[in-house]
Amino acid sequence: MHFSELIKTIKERREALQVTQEGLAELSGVGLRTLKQFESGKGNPTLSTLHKISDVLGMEICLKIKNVTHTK
Amino acid sequence: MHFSELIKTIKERREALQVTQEGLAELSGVGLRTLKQFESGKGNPTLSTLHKISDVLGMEICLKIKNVTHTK
DNA sequence: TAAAATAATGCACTATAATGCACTTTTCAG
DNA sequence: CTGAAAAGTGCATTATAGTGCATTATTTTA
Repeated sequence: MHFSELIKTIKERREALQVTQEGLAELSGVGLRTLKQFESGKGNPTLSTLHKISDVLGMEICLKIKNVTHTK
Repeated sequence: MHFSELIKTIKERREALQVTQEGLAELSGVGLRTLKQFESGKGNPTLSTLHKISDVLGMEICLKIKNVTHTK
């Protein structure tokens, strides 16, 4: 999952849950500025920050083996 | 996936591939000190750092919706 | 389309991740 | 055991993430 996809996923999930950036910031304990930077594609969040955000959105970070075969 | 699980996954994958921390550090472009800190459970890596590491190990970071039901 | 709500951005400061180096500890083959 | 390789840690420095505040731009809605 590319960085931009991660962002997109988070953003879409937030919107699907009808939460504003401000709301998510408060719920997750992440600074609003930080969240904005993240969602606007700037910045390079720490795992902790990403975790706080995903957590509130009911999501979790995982690692999976990349699919090397061209099964598309 | 908890933080410790992420670490465990990375570490096991690295060992499965028979790469040393030093080797992985070089291949990924992440400082050895950083990698050591990460694997020893200290530190809070940036997404960029985690990405570089997972990438070399043939893994990718992803976000998935948490399973809320108690299906254990 | 004006007002209100939401999102983006510049500035400045603090906290901490990333890093190298030297040294200690642990692991493991012989 | 013993020595060498691999892993972990303390210290110091640099780079940058996290943050708040004020301001501007966008989007939404009445």
